[in-house]
Amino acid sequence: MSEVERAAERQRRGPRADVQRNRAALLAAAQRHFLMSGVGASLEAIAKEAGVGPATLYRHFPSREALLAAVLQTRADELVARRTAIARLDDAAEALEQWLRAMEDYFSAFSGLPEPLMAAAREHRPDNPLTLPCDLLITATDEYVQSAQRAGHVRTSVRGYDLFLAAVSVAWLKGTGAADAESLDRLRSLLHTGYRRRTGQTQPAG
Amino acid sequence: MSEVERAAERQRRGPRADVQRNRAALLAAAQRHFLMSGVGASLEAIAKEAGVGPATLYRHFPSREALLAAVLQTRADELVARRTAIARLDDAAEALEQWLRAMEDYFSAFSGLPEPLMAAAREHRPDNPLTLPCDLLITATDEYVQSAQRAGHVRTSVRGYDLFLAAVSVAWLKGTGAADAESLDRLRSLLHTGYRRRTGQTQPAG
DNA sequence: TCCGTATCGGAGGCGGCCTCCGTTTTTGTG
DNA sequence: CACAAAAACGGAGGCCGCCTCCGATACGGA
Repeated sequence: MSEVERAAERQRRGPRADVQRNRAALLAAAQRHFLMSGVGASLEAIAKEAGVGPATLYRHFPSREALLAAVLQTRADELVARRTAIARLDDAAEALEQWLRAMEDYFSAFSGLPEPLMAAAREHRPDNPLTLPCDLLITATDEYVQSAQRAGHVRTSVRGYDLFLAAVSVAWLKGTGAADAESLDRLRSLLHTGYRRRTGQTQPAG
Repeated sequence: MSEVERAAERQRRGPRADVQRNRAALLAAAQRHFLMSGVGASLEAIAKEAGVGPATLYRHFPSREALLAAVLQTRADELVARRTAIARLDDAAEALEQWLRAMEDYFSAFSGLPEPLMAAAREHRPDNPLTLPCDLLITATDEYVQSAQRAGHVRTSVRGYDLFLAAVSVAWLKGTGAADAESLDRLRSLLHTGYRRRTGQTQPAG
């Protein structure tokens, strides 16, 4: 069998059986631990729960960010579902608002998630596995913002990146647990009032 | 010399000379390291730079939060100075705005500072040394908010705690380094527009 | 100068991160 | 089915930071 044929064979069959098993076990264990203890969960504990040694975890996921990105990938389906629901909306302002909430929920998946996300957004280096999902979200936000701006619902000074940052910040705040649901709602309302383009009429004061 | 007299003597002279020396050295080293590496700086490195053993650091400051609170205490003077400057202002809205900026700068003193602050605000237990400064800031914010509300400049649905949380969030965002100065300004502007009570006239759109 | 006492600081246990390298599992072949 | 090459595994171990004993030390009063 030639080199080429062997490569094709491997592609068809996929990775070795134990590799698939271990990867799945690691992802499941990681999700559980991230949910329980936040993104700072002990990697050794995750490996132990998955029934593998530490080295196997690091071979599959060279860094905490890589593992985090892989776990988040499994959660992206939910975000896609919400995007299709949003796509059915007529109102661009409503679409933007729902998208911001969807992102906020996504960022709140695990406590402490905003930190590594912002690190990825700052470094902006492709070797950080979180950079790609981060960029996708920023781009999507910008599209919603521009669409709402064309419809005259959002002030033109606002950038998509600004609202992305705002959503991450609110998610961070939620993750700290120091804000009750009402405070969070008021904060979102503050932001909403801020980015919305003002219409002529006066809203009820207070 | 009686027990009582000896106690009075100690109060007059203050703590032992080495205690004072070590405490000062620890605070100086801690400030340097917190500035360089954020609030997660290695406590052992701080102790080493201060020329003391780890045990001495822990005797003086039983927890990272205690050390942090002590270092912040030395920074509180700056905040007090800004409060007196603010007190000279006539406009309650301007006073609130400047106060929010003063808090944001205070929270930005060290990278990662918002985290333990919010932990203190959440737990709200007096054994956390950060609870007291946190509560003072919240109370002060509420006073500024109520004053601005009485003057009709701020929506009555807004709580001081909400704006405290907003200031911490912006400081957190600044600390991540993912937001440039312009984005931060736009975000502050969003929040400002949000909490400000609307007047009748329409502002320039965009 | 000496003593009692408060304070000091190094040694060491623990847990998490990460890597080397001998061992095992898988896969494809004869 | 047995075998061999290749791929993957996992435990041991080095490193570092956190935190705590406890013998050694420095301070302050007499």
